[in-house]
Amino acid sequence: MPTAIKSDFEVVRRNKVYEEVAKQIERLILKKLKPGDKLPSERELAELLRVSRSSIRDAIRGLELMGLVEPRQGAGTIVREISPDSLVNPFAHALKRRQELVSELLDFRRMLEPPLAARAATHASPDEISEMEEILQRQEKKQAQGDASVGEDTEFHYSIALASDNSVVLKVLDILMDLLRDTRERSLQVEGRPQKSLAGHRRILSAIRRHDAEAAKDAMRRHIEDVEEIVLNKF
Amino acid sequence: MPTAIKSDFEVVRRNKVYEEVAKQIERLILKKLKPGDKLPSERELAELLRVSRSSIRDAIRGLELMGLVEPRQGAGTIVREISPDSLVNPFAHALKRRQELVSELLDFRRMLEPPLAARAATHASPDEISEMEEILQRQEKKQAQGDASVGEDTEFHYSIALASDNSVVLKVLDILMDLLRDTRERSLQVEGRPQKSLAGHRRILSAIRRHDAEAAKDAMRRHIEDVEEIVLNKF
DNA sequence: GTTGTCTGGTCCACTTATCGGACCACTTGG
DNA sequence: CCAAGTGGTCCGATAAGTGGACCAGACAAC
Repeated sequence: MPTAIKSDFEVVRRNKVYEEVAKQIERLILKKLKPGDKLPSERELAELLRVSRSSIRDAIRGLELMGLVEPRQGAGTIVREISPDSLVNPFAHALKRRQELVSELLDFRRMLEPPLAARAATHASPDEISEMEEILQRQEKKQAQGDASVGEDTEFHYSIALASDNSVVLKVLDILMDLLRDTRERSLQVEGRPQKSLAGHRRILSAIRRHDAEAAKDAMRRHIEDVEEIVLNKF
Repeated sequence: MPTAIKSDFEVVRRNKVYEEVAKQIERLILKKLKPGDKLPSERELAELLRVSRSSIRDAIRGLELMGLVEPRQGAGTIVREISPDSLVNPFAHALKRRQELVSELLDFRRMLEPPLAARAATHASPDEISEMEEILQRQEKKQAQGDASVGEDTEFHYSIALASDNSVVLKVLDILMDLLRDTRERSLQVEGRPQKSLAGHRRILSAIRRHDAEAAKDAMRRHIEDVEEIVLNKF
């Protein structure tokens, strides 16, 4: 008789292994690989993911059809330049959904990340702080060379989450990355004005290094507002 | 060469439909059903979840083995009293993990829910507010009768999340519920001193009704601290 | 060059989980 | 008592994944 939650059930769908594999490879590309890089070999992937090579191949075929990746017999499979097409193609209606999702994601980040930064300020170990420093320096160097690649922003925020020493937070972030992936939302992160973003990161890290929770929270809040402004102006 | 994130891959596992079904039924029991209630019939569940009856039966057999549910030929499947055993049995080492998870979950809630309450205060529609009021009154009534059942606390918090009008937040909460489910953490929510919990809810709702974001945030923060104290004392 | 060992490309027999349907045994309410 | 609805059981069909074999192209070491 109670009736607070909508339809109590979600339709159950069997997950296809090759879809799951595709997700993970895509995530790897987003996080670590540049266009031109080689993917691990199919046999290697099969072993890492504990899955048959056939499934790996199915997944790669999918990524190939999406234009993300190019298998070359004998040589390996390389990451392709992300063509503007691959972002525009998938139908206009996906675009609307994407816009909504992006704005909701930003809302969520605005809620979660400031307290998260505060916690990082009080909990981060010296090692974790140097890790952040390293990431930030790498970005700054790249940016100085005019080389603003994707996925770096994510890396910095992820390192803050790591310092929270809370597996629940990490789990949630992984889910969010999946959401991003699902809507082909690759460009959220850096594009726009990377220098502004980097300055924000720099302020956050500085507060964390001082173990100043309030300052970290504020810096993160302002940083997200900046990002928000940049991203939303793109629509 | 970048190396901020640990092992880049998770082992891919094919999800078994009956496991997924078991999750959903378990969640239904947690959210809506009391001991003694009848589950929907197997054929009905099969239709709702778009899954064959065999899968439903496999799932129910699992729940039966866990002592959660008791199928009676001809009559239906009823929800059993949750025996203390079913919480103690599953090995001691699970208990430690559980303790960690609970404390991490509370941390996470402390980060997310205050800003969430603030947002609810500014965004909630009259309908959503009356929904919260209704839930709260039902709980207060039950509590007056000394009938503190599980899953009510969740319901109130969920209604706040609904008012946020943000699908990302809902998605995240669903994940958290899955986490709870996975560690058999049923008792987190109400047990302890329900009256204190209810008073907290009352204060939160009142702030939301006044559209006072700051007050809502503060009330939620204090409420979670209270819950934290109660729960952690149980270990 | 030649060779050995990588790589991806292809095929196929085998296993497994799920489906979908049939039929039975039992309970319940009219 | 009986019709309708429930869980209990069984089984053939289907789809996905597995694991292995073999091929052809690439590429580095010799």
